[in-house]
Amino acid sequence: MARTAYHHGDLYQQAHEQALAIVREQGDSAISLRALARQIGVSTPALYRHYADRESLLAELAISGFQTLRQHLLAVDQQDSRSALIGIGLAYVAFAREEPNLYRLMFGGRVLPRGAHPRLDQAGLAAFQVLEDTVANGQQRGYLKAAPLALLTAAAWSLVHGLSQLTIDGHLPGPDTEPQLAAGITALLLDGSIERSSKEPTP
Amino acid sequence: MARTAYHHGDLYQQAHEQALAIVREQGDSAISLRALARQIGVSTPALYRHYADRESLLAELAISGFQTLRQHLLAVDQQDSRSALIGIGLAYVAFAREEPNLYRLMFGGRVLPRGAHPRLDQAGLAAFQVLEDTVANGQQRGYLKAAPLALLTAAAWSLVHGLSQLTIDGHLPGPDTEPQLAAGITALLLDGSIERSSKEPTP
DNA sequence: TGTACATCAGTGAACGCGCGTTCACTGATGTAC
DNA sequence: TGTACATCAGTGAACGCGCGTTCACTGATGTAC
Repeated sequence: MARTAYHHGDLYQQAHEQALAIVREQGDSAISLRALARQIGVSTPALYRHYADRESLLAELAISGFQTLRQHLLAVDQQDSRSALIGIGLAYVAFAREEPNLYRLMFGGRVLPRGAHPRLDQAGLAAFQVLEDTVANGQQRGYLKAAPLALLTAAAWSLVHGLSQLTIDGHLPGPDTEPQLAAGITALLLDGSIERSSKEPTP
Repeated sequence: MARTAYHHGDLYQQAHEQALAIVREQGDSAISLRALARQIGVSTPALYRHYADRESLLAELAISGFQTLRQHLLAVDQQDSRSALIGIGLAYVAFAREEPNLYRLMFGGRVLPRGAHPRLDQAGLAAFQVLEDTVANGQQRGYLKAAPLALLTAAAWSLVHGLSQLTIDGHLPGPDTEPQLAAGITALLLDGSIERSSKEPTP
């Protein structure tokens, strides 16, 4: 409405939001600065006032994605170690299912390589940190094994990340069985997969 | 040498190999039919004699990737359940590390969506089948828990897939600690992560 | 063995497209005196 | 309060690019009689 051609002062925000919407719906490869500017109703070069280039824009989207993910993970109740760990797993996978295209951008690897965007790396670490803290907590309380923290954390992260990827790429059963699956799998990592009921395994 | 302009009969193979080399070095987004044809020394439309379109070419590459992965998994010694499972995990992650770009193409999700290329889906399933068989084996021998096969398999697959992704995207420590990491993580899934201090906890 | 003919695997040219980015610029805003 | 001026955030035009795909075609090969 009150949008003046010049200095509407909101272009950064607006570009961010529009771009996010496009990524959500069509994935990061659908982002084009020209189309984006067209959609907003501004000339293409105007975007360069706010973003160094296309990749920087994508990096910003990924950053906000990591921030959201982090918030979701922080919201998990930490009272009980076991349910905290399972809760983290569920929250993580739920995020991926809600935002598959954003998730792919965040962890795509090719599009936004590590090291190119320091703030992005940092945002990723901050989200990861929540998981690591939860694991460390579980160790301190004596719930988790005294294995190296890095090992336990890597295991937990690999599990939820792999499950997320497989889920959003449709490699796993139906979306219906999903929630139980995530909980069941996380529980497996905690309890182990081998039969420990008897002394000697049945042949 | 003996390559005649017309009917050199090898164009399918040659295109496949060249394209594979490009994907290996620069990732799937670097594949362009024009550039590919130029590199081979043939006109672009000639490629359309052998591949319906760009995506079909990529699908073929992914298919051969899955076949290779399957071979690697089949090569794992199945004598002992525990070491078979750990071996599968190691082989899987090793493949991803050797062929990061091909791996990304195979599991990218966006580029080659499930359902679009039946032979690709089939090749993926065939590779997955080896993992599932190994798990089923472990259950039959009484080594693994009697949990639903789908659950155990999904857990194992998620773990190795996640670890692979995180590794090739540089989210995990150094590449040096890698092999032990994969073995350690797989072992965690088998043995569990919680402290079973019931009798004698080791601090 | 020779020849007519169908088929196959290439070719060159063109269609139509959109892209990222840079340039020299202009209109709007904020600030110091 | 009014004005000169610096700064900021836009603009239009252009550079230079490569792409996927289709078309009507031609040269090479294989096959039946």
